[in-house]
Amino acid sequence: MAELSHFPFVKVAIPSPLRRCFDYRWPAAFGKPIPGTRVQLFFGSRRVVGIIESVMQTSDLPATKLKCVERVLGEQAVLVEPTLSLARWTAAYYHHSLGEVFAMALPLALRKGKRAMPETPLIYRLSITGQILDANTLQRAPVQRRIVTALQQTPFMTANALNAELQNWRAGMKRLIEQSLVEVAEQTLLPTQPLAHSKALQPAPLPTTKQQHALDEISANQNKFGCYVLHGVTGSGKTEVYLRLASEAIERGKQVLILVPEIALTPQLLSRFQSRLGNSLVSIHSGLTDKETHIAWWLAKTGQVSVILGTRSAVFTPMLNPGYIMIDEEHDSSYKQQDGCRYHARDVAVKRASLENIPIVLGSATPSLETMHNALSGRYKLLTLPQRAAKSRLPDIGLIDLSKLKAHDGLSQPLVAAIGETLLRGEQSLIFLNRRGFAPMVICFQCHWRLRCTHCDANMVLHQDRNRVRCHHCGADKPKPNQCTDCGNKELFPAGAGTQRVEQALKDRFREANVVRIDRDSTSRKGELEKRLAQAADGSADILVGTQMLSKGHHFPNVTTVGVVNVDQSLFSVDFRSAEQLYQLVTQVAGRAGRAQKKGTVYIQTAYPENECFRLIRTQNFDQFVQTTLSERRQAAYPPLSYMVLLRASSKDPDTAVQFLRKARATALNFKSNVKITDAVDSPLAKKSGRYRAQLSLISNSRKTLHTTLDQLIDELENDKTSRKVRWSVDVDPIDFY
DNA sequence: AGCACGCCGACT
DNA sequence: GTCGGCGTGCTC
Repeated sequence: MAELSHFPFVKVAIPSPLRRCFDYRWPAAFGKPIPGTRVQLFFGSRRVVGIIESVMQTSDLPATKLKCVERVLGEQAVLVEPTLSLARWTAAYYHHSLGEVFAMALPLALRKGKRAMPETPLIYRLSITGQILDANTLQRAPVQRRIVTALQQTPFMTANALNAELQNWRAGMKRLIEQSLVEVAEQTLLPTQPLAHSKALQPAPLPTTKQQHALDEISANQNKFGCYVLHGVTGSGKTEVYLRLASEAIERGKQVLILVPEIALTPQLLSRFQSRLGNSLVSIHSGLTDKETHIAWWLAKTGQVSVILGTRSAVFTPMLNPGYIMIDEEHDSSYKQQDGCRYHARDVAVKRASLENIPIVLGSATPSLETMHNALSGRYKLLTLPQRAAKSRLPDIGLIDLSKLKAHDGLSQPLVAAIGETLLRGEQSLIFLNRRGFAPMVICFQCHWRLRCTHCDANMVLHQDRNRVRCHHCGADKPKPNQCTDCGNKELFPAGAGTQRVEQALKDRFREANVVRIDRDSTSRKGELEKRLAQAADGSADILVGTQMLSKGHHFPNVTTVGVVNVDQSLFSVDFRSAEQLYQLVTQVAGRAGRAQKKGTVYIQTAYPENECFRLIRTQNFDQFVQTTLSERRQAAYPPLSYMVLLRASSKDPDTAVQFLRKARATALNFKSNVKITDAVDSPLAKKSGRYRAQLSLISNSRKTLHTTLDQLIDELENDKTSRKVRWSVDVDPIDFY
């Protein structure tokens, strides 16, 4: 039997939302097909790059119906185990198209068919003979002399660099190359610097006993899968554990993948890791150019770089010699992708660690209840770091009762007084409120009409500085109207307070103080965030006002007073996780205060001070919070004590989406599986960007049952004719209900 | 999702 | 008479 006829067919994953692969004929002349290899082929009328998923002896379709693979791209598979299996698992678990997940795991350049090794500019450098050459001997060849002189100053130069210094250098360069005085090479992709040879490495501080215990526990199990929850408040030294684990792995010739929340991957973080771990480090995030992503991917895949520091999408970056995976702030919601394949990078990372057979560390001051549940049930190993120094104590958390006291411009009198006292002590205050703009509503004095967005079920937010109103959901933006559209009254007043209003009020109240606002609006200009954070850190900012951006990661040692201004809507949210999120938020914000020798105070303004939620927050007893909340979740059969999938749909007209989901529900109920399916209802923010949104959830005690039911349901929905008029998506383990 | 094919309105 | 609107069917 002829060897070559052994693989006549391949299943190909196509970059399309279709949740299935397509069979193609495999020309015998192409040799043996390998899964994970890119192929060029015609799909319908267009030419696409697909990935071989599997190899088959037969196809369910008649061979005459099958097209041929046109071309194989590259000799080697670009997706290799275990990343290949990881992508397959991700597509199956999140019920997403395999082709799109494969695409997610590859740099754009590769999806477009470029070769796997990134092209880098050629460099020119002096050869051994060139290095000992006396430039004066080239007296009669001035161009060559200038080239040699330039190269004696810089070890190597690209064509671009030479262009900047010299004109018409190419002919002279050609002569030098012919004489073997200069050699041409492809640029080393990165100035890789092995740890031992790095000069400017910061000395590591001595680990505490608890840190050492965590390190010992993990590194003793370095060659097998294990999930370690590193629980420690801000300042307990989680980063030190990551750094030590990383350098231990590097010394063994291994690579580490460290994921951080989107907002935390700053140049400062990068240089902190570099100064301890050396330059053999790449960062991978959405801000990179396609080319930079490609280079970073290649360096990681070929083992040329030791540390991969990245955000969500970096979880798929292949490693030649994986040592550890670490997820910082594992509870952070930016790990969950909110469009396309709605994967959770933490969960994908845990799966990856098991496929790679290496340890994974999940670090947080407030681990998610999912993670705590796994830790308490023994699936994960819990490692707790206590507060580092006895001097820096947990801040006091007090409530300001807004049902008794009025707030002006978002601030109550006791909070203003506390800020004033803090100023007198020469210390900093931080006011946190999760609402940008000046005022969230513009209201007519006479008829109580309020300015609404025409595309969304939302009020327009006043941005006083530009005298415009904006919708924070769809981005609509227009000048502030000067009269009411309903009754024509000219008295429109801004109601409620956003960061800009609080900033303004504080500036008016404390004229001598430097008030610095940190939110998306004030930091959108390049360098502005860094500038403002620097003012916060060096103490030149007296009062900081800001959103989420302020709550994460940054160190403000002189902050002793923190105000949390606007939390009441999360007490009555439809989202069953809102109490958990509030707990996490207050703990994060409290972590900003009283870091050094000074004890801090956190004030929470609320009209509902008796709410049970605050009792747990004020004691800052995380274990108790977890116990209480888990038992609530158990009673309500909510995650993590059940498994949930959200089915979303949207349409241009108000009814189609919800009708589509009602039909989906009826279909799924027919399966008679043991899955609870809620009614299809309008989403909390039903109209957004001109589309009407609806959702329903499927809940089960058995993950397997849930996924089987979902597979069947998706099958039906894909063949549904009405699905053309709706956009629908599946969200496995949803964390966002809006 | 793309992209073709197909059948009905207002324009060079 | 055609350019183009988006309904619907398919993609190995």
